[in-house]
Parts: sequence; C-alpha cells; structure tokens
Amino acid sequence: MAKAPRVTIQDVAALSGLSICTVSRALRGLPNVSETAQLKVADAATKLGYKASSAASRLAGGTTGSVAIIAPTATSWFFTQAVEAAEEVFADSGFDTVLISLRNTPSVHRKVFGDLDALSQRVDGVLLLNIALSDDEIDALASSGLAVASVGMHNVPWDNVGIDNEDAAWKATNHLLGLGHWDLAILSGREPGARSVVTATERLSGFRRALAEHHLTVDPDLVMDAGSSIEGGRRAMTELIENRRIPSAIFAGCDETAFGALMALRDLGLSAPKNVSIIGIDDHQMSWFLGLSTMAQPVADQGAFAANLLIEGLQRSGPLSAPASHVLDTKLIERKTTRRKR
Amino acid sequence: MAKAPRVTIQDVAALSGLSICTVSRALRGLPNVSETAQLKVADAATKLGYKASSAASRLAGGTTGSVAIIAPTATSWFFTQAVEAAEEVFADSGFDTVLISLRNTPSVHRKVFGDLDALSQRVDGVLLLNIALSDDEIDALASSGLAVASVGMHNVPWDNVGIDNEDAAWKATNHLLGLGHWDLAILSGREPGARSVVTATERLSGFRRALAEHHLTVDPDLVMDAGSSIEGGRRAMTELIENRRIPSAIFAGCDETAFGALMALRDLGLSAPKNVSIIGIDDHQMSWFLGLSTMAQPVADQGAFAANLLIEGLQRSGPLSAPASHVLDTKLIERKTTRRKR
DNA sequence: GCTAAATTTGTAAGCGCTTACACTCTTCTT
DNA sequence: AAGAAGAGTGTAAGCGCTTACAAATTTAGC
Repeated sequence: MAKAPRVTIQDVAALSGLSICTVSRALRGLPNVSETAQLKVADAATKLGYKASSAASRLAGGTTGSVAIIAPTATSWFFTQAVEAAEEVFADSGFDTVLISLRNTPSVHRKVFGDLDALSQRVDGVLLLNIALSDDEIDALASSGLAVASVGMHNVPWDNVGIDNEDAAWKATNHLLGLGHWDLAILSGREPGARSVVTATERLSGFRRALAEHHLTVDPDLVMDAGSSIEGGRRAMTELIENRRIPSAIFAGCDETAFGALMALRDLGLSAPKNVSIIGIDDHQMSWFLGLSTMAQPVADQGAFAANLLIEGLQRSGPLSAPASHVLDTKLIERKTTRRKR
Repeated sequence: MAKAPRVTIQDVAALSGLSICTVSRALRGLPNVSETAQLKVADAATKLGYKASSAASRLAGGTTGSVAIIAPTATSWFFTQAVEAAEEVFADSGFDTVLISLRNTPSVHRKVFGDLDALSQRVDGVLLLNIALSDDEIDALASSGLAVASVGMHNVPWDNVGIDNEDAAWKATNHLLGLGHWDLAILSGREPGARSVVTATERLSGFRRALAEHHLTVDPDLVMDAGSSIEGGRRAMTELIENRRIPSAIFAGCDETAFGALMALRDLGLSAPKNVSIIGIDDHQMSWFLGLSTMAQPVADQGAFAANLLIEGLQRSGPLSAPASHVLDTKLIERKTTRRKR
C-alpha cells in the first residue's frame, strides 16, 4: 500500500477553483465567504477526503485539534469513568485526547504545570480532573491562552462541574450520626506523600461540620490519610484497628477506600456493619455487590459535561464570560454496611 | 503574566554562533557535528530553555513526539492498568500519549483504522491493546509508516507482548476439570454486537482444547458471549441460569466477568462454590477480596513492556528486525470460588 | 606540497496552513 | 449617478523546523 500523498489545502483550492485563502476561511466557518464558495469548498473537501494538518495549522497560529485530560492518576475508578466519558465527547467532536496522568507524583505535577508553554503548544485546551492547584498555578493556567474546564474544582476562573463534596460528606456523616454512631473515623485525605486533592479536603470539611453541628469533636487519631485507592483504604484501616482504636462508624472518602477498609476488616476477623458501620462516596460498580452504603455521584456525567464545557470554551474563544460552576446531585444509597448502633 | 515570546531555534543559533541547520542537527544527535559545536549548542539551548516546537518539527518532516494508545474500551480493569503503565513509560520518555478508546463500537473502530493517514499525521507510533484487526487492517498498519507495538495480539508483523491466552484458559479449565467438574460453561467471547476480541477467541479455544482432551464435548448452550465487563458477566450468567441450565462449573474469560457472574448468582439466591464453581483470569485487585479463583496475569507489566518496545521501534526506525513476541507468565491462584465437585 | 576525499557547516527551499493586506465587485448613500 | 462602504476573493509573507545541496574546512594520499 503506497503512502497516499497527502491531500493539502492546495488540492482543495484547485478542485474548487478558489484560492487557498478562501478555502481556509470557508473550512473554518469564518465570515466573508459567499455561500457558493462555502458549498464548493465543502464539496471539494469531502470529495478529496481532506483533513487539515494539525501541525501546519498549529504552526501557522491555528489550533491543534487536541485537548489534554489531566488526572491525578489514571487507575482509580472515578478517573477511568470520567476519562472514558470525556474522551468520547472529544472524539465525537473531532478532538484528539492527550492523556496525562500525574501519577500522584509531585514531580510530575510540577513538570506538567511548570511548563504550560509546552502544554499549550500541543493542545488547545485542558480538562482538569480533581487537581489541587496552587494560586500561582491557577493564574498561570488562566492566562496561558489554553481553554480550561474542570471536574471537581471549585473557585477556579474557568468552567467547572462537580458535586458538592462538602455537602455529600456532610450527608454521609449525618447518615452515620442519625444511626446513633457518634464515634466516627474518616478514611480520606491524600495519598501519604502525595499532594492533597481538593475533593478530599472538602469531604473532610463536610465531615467535620456534621460532627460540629452535633457538638462532637473530631478525634485526630481517627482521621486517616487513606488516599482514594483500595490499597490506601486497606492500609489506613489496618493502621486504625491495630494501632489506634475501632470507631463506631467510618466515613470513607470514596468507595474504593471503603473496599480496602472492608478487606482490612475481614483480614482481622471483623466485618461491617457488625463491628463497625461504613459508608463511602461514589456508588462504584462493585458497591452494590458488596452491600456498601454510599453517596452516589454521577461520574461519567461529570466527565462528559466538563468535556462539553471545554469544547464550548474552545469555540467561543472570544471574551470569556464569567466562569460557571455546575453542581450535580448526589444521593444517599443505604445498603448493608451501615446500621443503627446497638 | 505576559506570554514569553517563544524561544526558537534561531535564538539558539544566534547564541551559539552557529547556523540553524547545525543547531538542528546537533539537537537531534545527528552525525557530522563537531564536538565543539555539540557543546556550544547544548549550552545555548539549556541557557535559553529551548524546546523545539513539535508542530514545526512535525510539519518539516520530523516527528510528532506523541504516540497513541488504542484500547477497545477505556474502562475495563485490564485496559486501565495497561494504559496507566504505558502512559508512564511514554511520559518518562518525553512522549505525549493520545488515548483512543474504540468504545467497543465497530463504527469507531472503522473510523480509526480506516484512516491511518489521519493517525500517522498526529502520532509517531501506536500501542494496540487487544485489538482484533482484519488482515487488511494489519497490512495497512504495517505499511503506514507508523511504529507499532501491541499487547495481547499474536501473529502480527510488529513487536507484541502478552500472555498465552490459550494456555491460561486451558489451565483454568483444567483446574475445574481436575476438581471433578465436567459440565462446564464459559462466559467470555465478545460484547454482544461488538467486534470480537482476539483474547476472547484464544481463551475459548483453550477452553475447548481442555475439554476435548478429556473427551468432553462443549455444550453450545453453555458458551456465552459475556464480553469482559461486570455487566456483561452478570447478564450472561442470568441468562444462563434462567433460560438454559446451571453447569457444574464456570470459566469466566476475565475476573470482571466473574464478578458479574457472582452478582447474578447472588441475585438468584445462589453462590459459588456451593452451587457452581467459578474461575476467572486476571487477578483483579478485588478478586482476593471476593475469594475468586483466577489465573493471574501481569497487566501493568505488559503495558509497560509493550510501551518500551514501541519506543525502541521508534528509535531504531531503520530496517525493522523480525518482530518479536514476548510471552509473560500466568499463574493459577486457587481461592474460594472453586472446589471439588461433590 | 598539492589534489582528492572526507568532514563540518551554511544556504535556501519548502512542509501546509493562517492572516494582514491589497484588490475586485456589489451595494448603499446623498 | 458618483463616491463611500462593504462583501468576497486573492496575494504573499511568514510560523519554526528539516533537509537537500552547496560551500568551506579539514584530513588523507602519494
């Protein structure tokens, strides 16, 4: 199969009998192109199967036709769901998706956000998934010329979609409190050694608020950095049981953490809700199976929604209207790992 | 933050007192550059913080500095693990990773593989994860100019790494057979309506061989297309129990399918290994917790290994040596969902 | 020591696209 | 009905890099 010589804008111009310039404008839907020209160009383009060279386009000051999705890690459930949904939206809109996993590693984080020029050279926009950014990084991003949208990041100068983490945590905690549990632990926070994640901070704060409203104090011994992985949950839970004490109930920052906790429990001959009640956040696909009580959140929806916001931002490109923050609902799903304190 | 004017190769040339051309060659490690020049260029480049523009480089006939990972879907466990591992390797080698999910959708598949020109325009190489390709597609890819490497694809004209699926399935089936189960069902195959996956075909064949070696026939009623998702496993298992019959044991094409089957079982008041023994393939993170017997395979290793092969291929770029196929080991992990037939 | 060959360096022509600017035609003005 | 304004189109100059090819320099050969 011989390499077909690339179809360039020249060919389209030739076939349509117009100049390169007019073709370029027509193709990009710019004004000042007659309908006749539009049609001729569109016709010639499809006939030739023309696709603009992103490299050339980029070099000449145009766009790259690709966007980046930046996630703290690519393996945890939340991110895989969100990434898949966003990728679909991007692909359907003709964008390539560059995946960047920070791997929970500060040095990678710095490398990515420390050189936005490099980023903006390769992509037109970025979709941020629950990334904890410093004020400087936010400013830099906002003025980088890149379109930005995010999931799970509040108070940022770009469009965002997420759930109300503080509220979800508050509700989850209240569920526990309502069941008569007052000695609560939280398995959340950040991966030890990693950068903290906004989400975790907000969830912790919801947890604290719920307790405070019941005039309960948070025992520092029961606040565990468990990250958001199964392994982290397991480690934290083991540590909790072996070296601290068993609380009455546990609020896990996400379902995977709860899974890990459940494992640790079983390792030690304990179980939920017998020895301890436990609730997570997410409604992971396995949660139903494991009977895990949880606050359900629409993950794929968030990814798709944010992706669409980014694409809109890419199109509008004009004066940025005020950034909007969309909040999606969460819902308590009571299953078998939580029950009234005896 | 004013946008720093881009540092171009011109600037480096000026600072080093050499011509653009020499700088370009020096930067890319091409021959015929004196050591003195090398040093001067390297010096000037770092001093200026110079980064080549990938767009310009690409346009001029160089490389894009990015590679694509193509997966049948981005959400299933196997792929998320492999993708994360590969992305890490790519990132560490300075490549951008373009994620392309086929979403188990034939039309997407056709779109991607039907226009390799578009692909080769944006990336230097592709990493294929368990993609079922027609001979024509394989030929087209092989002669597309793209570097290619794959996971889980045998008999392809490029480097591949995978496990011996036929053998793994055979071993898993033999485990069941050895336990006295002779009435076996298989939950594998492809997502109904989707393109078949090589892996599934090979696993089915290992299953058949094991049975044949024991002079057993495969009951077509017990061969279910379950795809490789939890949902698929659940659906297939439900269908099996409700409209066909309950076999003595089940070989699930992957752990997630097995999870789904376990769910379906429980839905109907049954359980493993009481009513049916069940074994999967993968050793998913949750399998230990659920007590699922399985054939463990090193997923992240496969992704990383293949990514390295791709990078090597990218570098060598010369006459392609014979494609190598690397086979990684699998291991039977006997847990609680399989037991001797009573 | 002088030419032939090899090595290092520079010149210049693109790669395919965008865009400022110049140039036709049409339309409105008055 | 003549000039201004605007719509539609074309010309040409890059964007930053790679790469023939030519030029300059060094090295080798006899």
